[in-house]
Amino acid sequence: MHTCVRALLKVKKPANSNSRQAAVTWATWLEIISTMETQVSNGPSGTSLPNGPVISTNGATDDSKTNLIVNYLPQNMTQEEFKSLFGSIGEIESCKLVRDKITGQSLGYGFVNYVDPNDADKAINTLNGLKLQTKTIKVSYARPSSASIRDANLYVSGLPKTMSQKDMEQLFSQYGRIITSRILVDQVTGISRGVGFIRFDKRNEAEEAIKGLNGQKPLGAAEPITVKFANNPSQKTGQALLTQLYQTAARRFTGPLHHQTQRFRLDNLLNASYGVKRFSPITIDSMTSLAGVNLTGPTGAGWCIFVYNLSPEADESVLWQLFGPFGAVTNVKVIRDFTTNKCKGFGFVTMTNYDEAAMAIASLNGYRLGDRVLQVSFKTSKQHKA
DNA sequence: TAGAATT
Repeated sequence: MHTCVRALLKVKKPANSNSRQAAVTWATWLEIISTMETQVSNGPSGTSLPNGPVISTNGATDDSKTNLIVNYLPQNMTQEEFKSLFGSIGEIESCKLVRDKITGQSLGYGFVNYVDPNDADKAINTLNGLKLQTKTIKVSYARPSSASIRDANLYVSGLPKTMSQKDMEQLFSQYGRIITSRILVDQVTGISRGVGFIRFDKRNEAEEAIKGLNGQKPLGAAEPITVKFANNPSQKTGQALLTQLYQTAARRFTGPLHHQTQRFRLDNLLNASYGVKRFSPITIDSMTSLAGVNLTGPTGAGWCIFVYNLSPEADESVLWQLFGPFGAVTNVKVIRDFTTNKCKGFGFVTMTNYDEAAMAIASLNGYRLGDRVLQVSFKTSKQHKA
């Protein structure tokens, strides 16, 4: 774990000397890292709360001074590392690394709610601008959650290459409060790629900006710009989800795709569930170790698949979305505790066709769903040790 | 013509 934390914390002084971050000394960083490693090796800190949550006069919890949103987190940062980093500042009331509901992958942001507003302020001053691997994290107060601030992100294309981020903000600021803006640049030359993002505070502000600016030429520009709502990266299409699952599966089974034989195996993975039958029994057998296993299927309904290590929050929709892309699914079931109604950690999926079921198993067995590794196999006639 | 910003 220490190695993990060290790996994440390739701490560098932010390049931007205007950042408040620049005032923090190396001694402070080393203290933070030291604290983190102590906490990690000691496990989670205590849960006693000397101060209760701040309660406003109308009875609602007011966390506007304690609750932070953290953006631009490294993709591979875990909840544990996230908590360690922010726990090094002060006592945390709650924190959450936000993950994709289906794939379990980090969405690159999270929330930290401190017990003490002073610690929230300290976290902003200390950790905003911290470089973790290739990312520079942003730490700021979370706005109160509401529907009006969702889906307020715009994708802008056709921008003049000479237009700066500041220019773009100036153009859009007439429609509302801008939360973030970004112009994408060529990684080698650093020249604008003519596309960017603008996130407004409110969705209706974003709508007005589309009405006012889509198809318009900025002052002095030769071409009109396109302004539309950005795709939501957490709402992946079935195809994108599949690609991600296959990439994970292919990496597990073949490692980096350097060899022709491995490329061929990936082709098999990709083609099979789109109905292009270039099915290789050897590939499947090597991945699922079916030899000698006593299967229950096919029953009248199809092939029954056992899925183990689901989270207590798992529901049927997760199973549909995990297995659906591989072919015909006729039934899914999450096994729940009778009293709590939480998932007991496993479920079943029935698929009509053997090859599609085998492909789903080959791809999803060992698949990491959040911080859990799924075990997926054909259901056997023997009672599973669970 | 594509970022991981509302639990």
